Formats: sequence, C-alpha cells, structure tokens
Amino acid sequence: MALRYALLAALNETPATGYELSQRFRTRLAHVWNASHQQIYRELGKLHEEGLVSAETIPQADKPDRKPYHVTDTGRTALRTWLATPQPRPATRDPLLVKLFAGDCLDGAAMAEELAGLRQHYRNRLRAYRDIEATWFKDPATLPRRYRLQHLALRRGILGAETWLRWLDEAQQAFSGTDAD
Amino acid sequence: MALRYALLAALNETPATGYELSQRFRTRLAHVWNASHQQIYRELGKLHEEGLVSAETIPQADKPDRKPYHVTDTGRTALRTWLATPQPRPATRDPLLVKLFAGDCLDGAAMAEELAGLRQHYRNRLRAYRDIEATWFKDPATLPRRYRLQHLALRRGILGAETWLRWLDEAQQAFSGTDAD
DNA sequence: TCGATCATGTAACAGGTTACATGATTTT
DNA sequence: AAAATCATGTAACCTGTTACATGATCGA
Repeated sequence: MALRYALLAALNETPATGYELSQRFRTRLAHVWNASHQQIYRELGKLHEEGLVSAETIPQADKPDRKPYHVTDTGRTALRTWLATPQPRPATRDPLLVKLFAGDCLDGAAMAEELAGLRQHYRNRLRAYRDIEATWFKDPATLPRRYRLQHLALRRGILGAETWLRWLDEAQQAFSGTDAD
Repeated sequence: MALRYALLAALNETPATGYELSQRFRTRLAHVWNASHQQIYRELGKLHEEGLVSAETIPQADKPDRKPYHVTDTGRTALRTWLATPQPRPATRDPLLVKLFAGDCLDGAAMAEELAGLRQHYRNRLRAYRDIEATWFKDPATLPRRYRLQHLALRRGILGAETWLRWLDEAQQAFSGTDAD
C-alpha cells in the first residue's frame, strides 16, 4: 500500500518519469522506501488507470519518448487521506537475527566474517548520510518545514546506522577470538 | 527464503506443532522474524514435502490431533548451509518515513498524534525486552553459547527501541507547539 | 568495440496478508 | 451465554523479486 503513496509524494514534490523516480528511490529515498523500476512502472500504470496521476507522452527526436507523470487533484486528496491515517509499524524480519537463533548450528568464523561485512556496510551508509546532512541541512532550524521533515527522515537513517555500529561492537566481541565455549 | 530457516532453527531448538511455532514467533521471536500462522502452516507443508522436517500425527482422545514436527538430518544440513551464506540486508520500507517526505501535504496535528502513539509503542517494547533480559540473561558472560547468541538478538531489539525513542525526542520537538512555519 | 547508462516495459514466481472455515475447551 | 483461546488448515489476493526484452547514446 505505501509504495503508491511514496510515488504520489515524490511526484507531488516534482513531476517525473518512471526512470527518474526509480533513481530517486535508489538515492534520496534509499533510507525511506526501496522499490525496483519494475515495481514503479507497474504501480504508475495502476495509479494512472485510477486517475491519481496523469501523464503526457513527449516524443523526442532521435531519443525514446519521455513520459513524465504528475499528481492529479484526486491523487493529492488520496495522499492527504492516507497521510492522516496512522500506519502500523512494519514487521521485523531480519535474516541476521534469525541466524543468532540457530544456536549450535551457527559457525562462529563464518558469522564473524559476515559481521565484519556488516560493519563496513553501515560505516559506508553513515558516512553517506552525514555528507548529505552536512551539505544540505547545515542549519536545520532555519529551513522551511518541507526540508525540516526530510531532515528528520535522514536523522532516522543516521541514528539507525549508528545504532547498528554500536550493536556490532557488542556482537563482534562475542564472536572474536577462538569462538570458545 | 528466510522463513523456512527460522522454522528450522526453531524446530532444531525444540520440536513443535504449527500452533506452538506460531506462538513462539509472536513472543520470543517477535524482534527477530514475524510470521502468521497461515504462513507457518504453508511453509511447514513445503518443508515436509521436501523432507527437511518430519511429523508424527498423535491422535488425542476428545482433543484435536497434535502434529509435532522435528528437523531431519537433511534439514539440519540445509540450515547449516544457509547459515554459512552471508545474507543481504533487508530493504528499508517504513511508511512513517514516507510520510515525512510528503512535505506540505502532511498535517502536523495528525502527525503529532501518530508520533505520540509510536512513543507508547516503543516504550512498551523496551520494557518487555528489558524484563526478558533481567529475568533470563542476568549474567550473560556465564551463559552457554546458544543463549549468549539469543541475548545478542535481544540486545539488538533493545538498542533499536532505545534509538526510536531518541529519534522521537528530535521528531516530536519538530511537531510540537503550533506547527508553525 | 565493449560496457555503462538512458529509458520503458512484460512475465513468471515467491513471499506475505486477509478472509474464510471448523470445532472443542476455557474464561468472563 | 458470550468471548477468548486451542488447533489446523484453504483460497484469493497483493506486493516484491528475478529474469527477459529492446534499442539508443556515451565514454574508455
């Protein structure tokens, strides 16, 4: 359900083609919602059928046609309605934690390697987020509301990554050395 | 993919019926992996077909039959193989953060209420986790490996909930007062 | 010339949710 | 007497993933 509203929100910010949207999801929205281009095109099709977005096909000489979408009034209303409805928290589903429940079947050395990879992963994310924060949200208090809200989402990404790193400090200690006991 | 290994891990710990498994997923595994009873029965069926688990039906006088499953050797091997394979991080998909991206369409008062609910939610979780920690993992260093690993998963739940509460401190400030600007 | 990126899709499948079904036992 | 919990499922649907398809342009 939420994908369609993520699309509406993104298009409400700026009209865009499917391709441009899929880029935004990969970059600016990566810490918010993930979606592949296939999913995006499919959902855009449905939104179009239902009249929540509309599109003009702009033919281009010697280039494939552009097909930018924008939100209709109906779409904006639907978005507002959804926004006002409290959403349940997403379910927790983490394969890494499943592994920790496997107990004696778990090989310590393999797990130690995986945790090292994880640390790298979250270190990279954290650096990327902090870069964005430093360049775009320098002085949050003076920002217009829109950007303050986006900053809040970014903050969530930052705190999340920091917490994973702190957890890794605990976890790697448990897997360090000779995997004793 | 991971659900089947969560089931194998749970059954490897202790054999159980579908019903008992769905209870464990709701309680002890809630911070690790969520699964409904429908999903569990379906997956158990597949695992049985593929010979990774086996079951005896135990008829009971004046009660519905019990059908406890346990992991076979094939199952245990499959579990070990999966455990040794690094898993990609799950994609981020949070409707709450989507809302923050909707910018000017977002109603501040409604959001403030939702955030208040969230705070309650994570406060409850945190208390529950800490209770479990205090009663079952009093002295982690002396615990056998199995339980140290489960403790690590619980720690992840605790740190996660604490972080949400800290984020809420930042977020609620932004939505407090008269939703100005 | 080869691979990457631009640009838009279709099709099949796997995983997860919602709704429905049934019947006994225990608690309020 | 009604509601919750025990206990086991089926069916339809929605969402997300993987694989495939096509063709142009641009930089190494």
